[in-house]
Amino acid sequence: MAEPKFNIAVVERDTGLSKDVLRMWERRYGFPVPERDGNGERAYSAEQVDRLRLIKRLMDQGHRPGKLMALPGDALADLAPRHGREAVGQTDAPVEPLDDLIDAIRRHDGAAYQQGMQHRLARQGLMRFVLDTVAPLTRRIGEAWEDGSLEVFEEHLFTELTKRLLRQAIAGLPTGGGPRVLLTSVPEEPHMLGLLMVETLLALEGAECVPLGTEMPLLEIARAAEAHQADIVALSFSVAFPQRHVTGVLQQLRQILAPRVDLWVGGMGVRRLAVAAGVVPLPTLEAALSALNAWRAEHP
Amino acid sequence: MAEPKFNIAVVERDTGLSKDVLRMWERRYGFPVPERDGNGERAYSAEQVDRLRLIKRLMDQGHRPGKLMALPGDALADLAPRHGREAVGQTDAPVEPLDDLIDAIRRHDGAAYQQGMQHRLARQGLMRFVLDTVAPLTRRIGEAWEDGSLEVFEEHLFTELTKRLLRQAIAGLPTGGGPRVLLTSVPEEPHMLGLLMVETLLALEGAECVPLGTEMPLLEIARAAEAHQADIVALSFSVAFPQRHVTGVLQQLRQILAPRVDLWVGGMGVRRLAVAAGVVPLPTLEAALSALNAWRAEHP
DNA sequence: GCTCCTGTTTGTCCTGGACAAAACCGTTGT
DNA sequence: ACAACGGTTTTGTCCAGGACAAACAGGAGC
Repeated sequence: MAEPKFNIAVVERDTGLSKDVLRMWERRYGFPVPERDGNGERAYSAEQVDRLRLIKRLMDQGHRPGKLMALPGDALADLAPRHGREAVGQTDAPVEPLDDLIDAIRRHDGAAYQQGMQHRLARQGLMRFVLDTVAPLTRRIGEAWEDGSLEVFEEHLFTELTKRLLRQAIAGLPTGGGPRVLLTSVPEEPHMLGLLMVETLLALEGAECVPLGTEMPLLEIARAAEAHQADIVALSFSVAFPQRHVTGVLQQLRQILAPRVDLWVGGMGVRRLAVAAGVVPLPTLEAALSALNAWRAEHP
Repeated sequence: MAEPKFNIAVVERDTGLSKDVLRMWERRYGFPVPERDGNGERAYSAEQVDRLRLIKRLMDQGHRPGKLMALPGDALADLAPRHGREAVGQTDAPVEPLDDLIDAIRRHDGAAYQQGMQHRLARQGLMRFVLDTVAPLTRRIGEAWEDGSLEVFEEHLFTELTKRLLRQAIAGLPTGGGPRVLLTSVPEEPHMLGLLMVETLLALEGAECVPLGTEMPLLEIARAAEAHQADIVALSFSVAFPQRHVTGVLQQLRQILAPRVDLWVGGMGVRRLAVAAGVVPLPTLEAALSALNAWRAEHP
């Protein structure tokens, strides 16, 4: 049986590398050079797709394609950074408090993960749970993802289960009267966890949150802010969002958004962002709480 | 101040029309013809983007681009189908049971919507709630979306709030031992509601559901099925998913998936699908329950 | 009515060229 | 030593125009 082949559109979807980039790499670096099907169209092998995904991951960590392509076959895997386990104890038991949760994910044991999280939530209370468990855990998962020690579907399972937990927690909160905050993300940014964490904190502090899900076209964000009479629009950018696009997107949104509406921007994707005019950066979750207090001080 | 302009990449993101299509339409039909910026690159106006979104919507309903482009400026809006309110009563009160919920969404009153849904859930029980409230409501929202009477952000709000409700309901269920079902969708298919409805029903019947979120690369779906020892992989395709791609995707997935794993496929996007070998179609939610029973009969 | 066939429509892929923005790097000045 | 600066290389994205297969529409024949 012939091996399965993937055409360029499928590879674009599965790797996140645009058709233009795939063709350009082939032209420039000589990789990947796919076979051609009967119509002369590119037909990538599963192996090539896997390698492209690895390259994409390394690039997201700052490596440059020109260097990566020059490397021989198996040298790539060694480039992944090594985060975890700085100090490995003498015991097999979890040395760090979050390890039990990560282990549950690695074992694909959703039930154990949920149970562990529920336990923590009950013990810590919602605010500390978000700040001390969900946020660091998300970071750890992100690191594991970066160094390739976590499969895509393991990360998906983590994300899905964690989203459920947070949404459930939010549902139990009373809806206050503070500023009305519209939470969403821009197209091409599907990550929801950061938004949910912020929403939890803001809702806990009595703000009125309007969750609009992810990937709202910019024009729609402006319309929604109008329709909901929002005081604040809060966006989240993950590390995966191409840095070079953030500024442009924000400028454009600021331009079409009513001036009276605050624009808050957080997430790992904007950590070291040159602050544009009229945009409030939220480098950490705590900053969101400060920003809320500041807003309230200015709007008595 | 100059009007905001959008480059071709932004338009692709916001409309879902590929760069190739945008350029081809310009070549063939003479619309849209954007201005050019200083570098000779296309710069679309907000007006053009809106019109493109309208055209995209009409095409998803079966209209053909050649015809649409030939129409003059404002004739397009009249093409939208008119679903709702076949028999308008003499009263202003909701004539159909679901109207109060839809009205709440239209008023952007999330709290009222959630309250109404909770009420129904309590009264109907989870299974009937899914079958008699969530499913028809989703359909009604879809129709409103098609005929353009619902804004994008209104649909997003509905989706987000409904997802929360269902996830909350699922969380309360005991996790049974029946077949292990892996629920997800393929890349380019971000819609989650259908999956959640199926998951609710299957979980109610005691199946062990593994929710992996949306947009899993095909190779990863196969890996996840392996790692989780899944008996069944269930996919969902919305109407928005291009029909002509469904068959190819399913063939490819079937090819890389272990033969012992069932492949179930549901959603509005596969309503009239020529059934491929080794793929179980689920044209309705009820069919999912039947399929579960059939599976159990075959695996004593 | 139905099926089969043919011409048209439509989306996607191809090549190869151009260029701007970002990243890098060596130099100079403090 | 280090910071600022300017030139060079790298990299992604855009463009034009050509080709073609798959989907569709519509008519001829049964």
